[in-house]
Amino acid sequence: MRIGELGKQTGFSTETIWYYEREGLLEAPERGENNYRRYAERHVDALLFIRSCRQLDMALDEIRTLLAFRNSPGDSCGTVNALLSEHLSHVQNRIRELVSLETELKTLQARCQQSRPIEECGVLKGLSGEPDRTSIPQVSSHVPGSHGR
Amino acid sequence: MRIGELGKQTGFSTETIWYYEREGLLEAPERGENNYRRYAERHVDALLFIRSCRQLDMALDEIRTLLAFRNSPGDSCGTVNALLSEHLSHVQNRIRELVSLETELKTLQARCQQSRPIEECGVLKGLSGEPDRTSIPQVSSHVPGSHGR
DNA sequence: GAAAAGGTTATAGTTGCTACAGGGTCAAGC
DNA sequence: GCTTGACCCTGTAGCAACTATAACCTTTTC
Repeated sequence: MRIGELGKQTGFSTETIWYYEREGLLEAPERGENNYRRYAERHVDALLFIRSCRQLDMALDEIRTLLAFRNSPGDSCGTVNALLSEHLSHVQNRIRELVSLETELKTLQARCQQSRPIEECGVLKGLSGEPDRTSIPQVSSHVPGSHGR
Repeated sequence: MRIGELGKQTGFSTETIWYYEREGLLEAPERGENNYRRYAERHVDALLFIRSCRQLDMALDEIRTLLAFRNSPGDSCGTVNALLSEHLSHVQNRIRELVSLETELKTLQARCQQSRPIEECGVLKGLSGEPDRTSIPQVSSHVPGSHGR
């Protein structure tokens, strides 16, 4: 099948499929005489696997590792489990951080009396470091913020 | 004061301060005759404000908006409050998504019996779409994943 | 006077794509 | 036969928020 069809079956755009091939996540398929890529069923399988992983928010690096394990039968699966555990703890850390942020934001919000002149805005004062503010947590280094996707 | 000292007082690297200046978040200071930047107290204030905002995980764009409000006295602060509310709901959405991910990951993990050959790994099977798997949630478009900072 | 510490600019890398530009191929309709 | 449109190809640039590097200049310290 051609790349458009593969995209339809797996829910990826053609651009993303090209990208995964460049990144070594998806095996490069053979080409027709027109230089078009011709994909087989194993490519569908691989992409569906990748999709499951991405939906679990795994990094492409982690997925690369898992794909390698999938292709090396005979190995034991302890490492797979370890990777999963580590990923889970990333997610749990990020949840803790965000919940803490949520509290901070609510506290800050409580300081704003709608429609006062800007000079008296409790929110801006809070952000400028004036009291009435408890400690602000450090956002840790591994897990990203609330924007960007 | 020079850039290194400003960095120490505010907790930013010199590179980040240069970056904020390029991005228009921090006013460009005057230069000494050696072309070194010379910062005043208002630069410290601005950076501490930015730091509070970043610790609350606000995007630079949001911070730019807040800085503009800070410099336009006379305005009312309803917009500031709206910005904060929207940011809070981003954070809350992301928390919901991550909690849902956490559940999925735990389910998947429960399928792995340590140290079986890779062919029988429940985790890899789960990711390949074999049953014993409940629906996987779509990670929404606004809030980033568990990696990257 | 030499070395270390700090400053300057410009540019490239990070992640996971997305969006071009500028071309080639193919099937259908006139 | 010719055009239109859908699809494919490669290569490159952009996003966010930095971080890192190169290559050079100034200041401080020994």
